[in-house]
Amino acid sequence: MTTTTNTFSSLESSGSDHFFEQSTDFEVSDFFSFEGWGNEQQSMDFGSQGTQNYGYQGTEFYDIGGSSNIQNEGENSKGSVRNGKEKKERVAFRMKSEIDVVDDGYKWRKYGKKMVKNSPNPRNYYRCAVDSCPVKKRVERDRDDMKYVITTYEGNHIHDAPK
DNA sequence: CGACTTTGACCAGCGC
DNA sequence: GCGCTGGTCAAAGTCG
Repeated sequence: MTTTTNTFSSLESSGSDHFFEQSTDFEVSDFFSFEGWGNEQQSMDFGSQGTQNYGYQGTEFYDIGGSSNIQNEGENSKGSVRNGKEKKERVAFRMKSEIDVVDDGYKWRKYGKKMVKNSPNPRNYYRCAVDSCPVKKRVERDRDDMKYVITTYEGNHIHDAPK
């Protein structure tokens, strides 16, 4: 990897602990570096070994743990904002990628796939393969631009990255 | 042979 | 109350 020991320290805008916290060696840093998170400018810079063929760039970041919502374009989806309910931590990434699942250093086990109304593309559901780790992950292609992949993480890892 | 993926069914929440 | 939608389960299939 090149330059990247990222600190995800600015991800905690939803108030609770963010699951990247103890992962200073988080392996996603093989692919990305993050700069200026939590400021108004949320920029990522991709590109090092392993993914150069996929051209990660122009990635956007959404914090949907709070009030914002990744799916504001399709407001008829009911699962969007649930007020009054306990909110889990959710962080979504939108990245330009030809592959659906970006190896972020954790091991994921797929447990479901679903066609969603707002998108012509299926949504895939993954769970952390580590026993009793509650983290889930949702992966779907951007409806407007199929070159982009939206990955939503939910929950906190109870362990370090296995790799 | 074990681990993981696939896929349809099932369930619960929400809007009408 | 009903129907729609998203999320999860679990059996069967596939791969290494």
